Amino acid sequence: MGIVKQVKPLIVKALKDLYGHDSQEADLTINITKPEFEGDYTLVLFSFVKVLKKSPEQLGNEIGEYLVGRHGELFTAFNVIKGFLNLTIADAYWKGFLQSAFNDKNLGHKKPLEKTVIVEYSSPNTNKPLHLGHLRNNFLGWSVAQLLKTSGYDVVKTAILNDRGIHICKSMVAWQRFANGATPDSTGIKGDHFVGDYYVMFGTEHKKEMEKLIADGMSKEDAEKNAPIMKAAQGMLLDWEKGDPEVRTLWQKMNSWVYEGFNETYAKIGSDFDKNYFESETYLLGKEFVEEGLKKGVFYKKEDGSVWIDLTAEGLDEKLVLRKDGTSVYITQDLGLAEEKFQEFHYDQSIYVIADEQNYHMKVLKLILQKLGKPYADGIYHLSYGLVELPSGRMKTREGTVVDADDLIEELKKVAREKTEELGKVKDFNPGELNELYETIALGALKFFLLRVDPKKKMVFNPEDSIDFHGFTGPFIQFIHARIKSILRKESPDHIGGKANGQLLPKEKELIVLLEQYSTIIEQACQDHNPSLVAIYAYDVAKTFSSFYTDHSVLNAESEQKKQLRLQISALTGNVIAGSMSLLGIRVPERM
RNA sequence: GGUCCGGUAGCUCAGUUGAAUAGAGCAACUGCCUUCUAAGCAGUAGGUCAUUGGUUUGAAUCCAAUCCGGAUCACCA
Repeated sequence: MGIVKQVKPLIVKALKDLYGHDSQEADLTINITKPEFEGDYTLVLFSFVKVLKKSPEQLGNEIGEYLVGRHGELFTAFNVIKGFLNLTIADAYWKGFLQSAFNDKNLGHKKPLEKTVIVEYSSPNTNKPLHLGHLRNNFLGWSVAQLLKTSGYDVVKTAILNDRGIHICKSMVAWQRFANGATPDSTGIKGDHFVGDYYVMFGTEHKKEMEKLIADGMSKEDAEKNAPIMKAAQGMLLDWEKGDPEVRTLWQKMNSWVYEGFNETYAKIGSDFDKNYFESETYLLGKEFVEEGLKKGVFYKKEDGSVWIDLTAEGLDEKLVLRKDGTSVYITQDLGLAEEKFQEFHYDQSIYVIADEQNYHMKVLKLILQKLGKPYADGIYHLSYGLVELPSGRMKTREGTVVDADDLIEELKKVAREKTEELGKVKDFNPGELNELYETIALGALKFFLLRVDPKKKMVFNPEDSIDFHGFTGPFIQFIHARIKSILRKESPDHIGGKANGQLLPKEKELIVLLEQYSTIIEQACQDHNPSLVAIYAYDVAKTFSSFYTDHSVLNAESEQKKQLRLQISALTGNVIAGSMSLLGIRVPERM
């Protein structure tokens, strides 16, 4: 339990004992004490001034006296400045924490809660390779799942593969026309890129045909629909829906190429799923909801046969749930999939990692399920994240500004290699070890870059900044980890753990205070579904250690006791960094 | 037009359940490698927290209005 959580009830009791005042822990504002003042944690007094009719100085002094007097083992000193009561926590507490934590392999992990959470993420279309936007989605989903697991939830990671529809038909038509039977094997092109190339070819050809039609006097809109290649794609979609064997075979073949490519990329970035759903298998789901909704009077039918829900009372619009031809729309499928997932996993919470473009859609989904009285409706949570933009604005397929995931990772690996060779610190590594290191650094840089920003906010990806390995980056944190390991390697493990007496120096204490917050940070990040809190924290820890160990030698400490203390601090820092980074899906090297 | 989200240093971002003099990194400038790895450390400089008004002992944070940017409101997914 964090120190702040221990302190709060004591202050609540102090207010009761001293003034007969009833308060809640939530009423207390306790912050870390600013470095320019003496103390570790600070109670803000202003809110009690009016109720208790005392000056802040008087309040601070009385509460401070009470705490130091009654709980001297925890509080050793206090001071009051303006409306702030600065409390000094006993060195014994910090050292006790250090002693119990530095070798704890389970630090930050919680006991099982016996609650199931589904995290759906990634969810790509199967007509082109993964890009930078997918990476943010994947890293976020994976990390949130990891945070939930650590916090004691049973987590099921799922993806929905959008494997049917006009987009894949476009790639298929283009392949028929232009490929001459070429395959990923025959060309040596990775499967998802291979299929994506035909998607691009479709676009190029489509544009050509449109221009011709427009030159012949057709309007742009009509030309778009009437271009022969577009008609072919639409025809193919109909054939697919009819189950035409030839189309289905081609469809299966091209999708299998894509999956092969995806799997390679997923393996590289460490994304994994417990269960894949395929849109081709779920797109007909949800129709029973239409009947149910009509019966319950939640939906209504228009004279043309289409079915709607009126959400105007909720400040939204009227929303179609079934077309007049009886086919279902996107939202209908999602209703069905939510039900399907519930039947299979009986989840307490179902998290959807989807970009904020779909805020409205997700709001509607949850609302409809609530109106239908589904028991799992309240557990639906949209983890909405902002798009990744380039300095020039949004990535656009048509303008060729999409940053490809595989290319980006390769580029980062190259930079990692160049930088590593330049520094020449791991000349004794064999080629396999080197490759692993480059991958660790490259992915560390990329994941950290994408996860350090609050998911809700859209972010800008500047290729030059993002390739930086200095400062607030993954590689910096990895470097500090390697440094710590290097120090610890020079001392045999059973020589760490001796008594660490003596007064804590400011930088020693600063680090321990920070390390002590680890569990609290994880809790917060899990609750907020926000890995950036962990990323910022990991950096803070690394930076603080960096400053600490340049000032104070660990192995050549002033005394054996100091050496023990610092070895323990180093071990704990290493564990906390490794633990934090693993929550982000980032590996940390022993050397770099 | 309705709804929602955002605007903090030149750039990228923290800080937004109200609290002390608004913080990092990058870029710029100064120092520091014979001592645990310089992917580092220490420091300098850089701010009308979009604007205006309000609430409050106290506002980047809450409220209102305005300006700017984005998303969304399809018988698309």
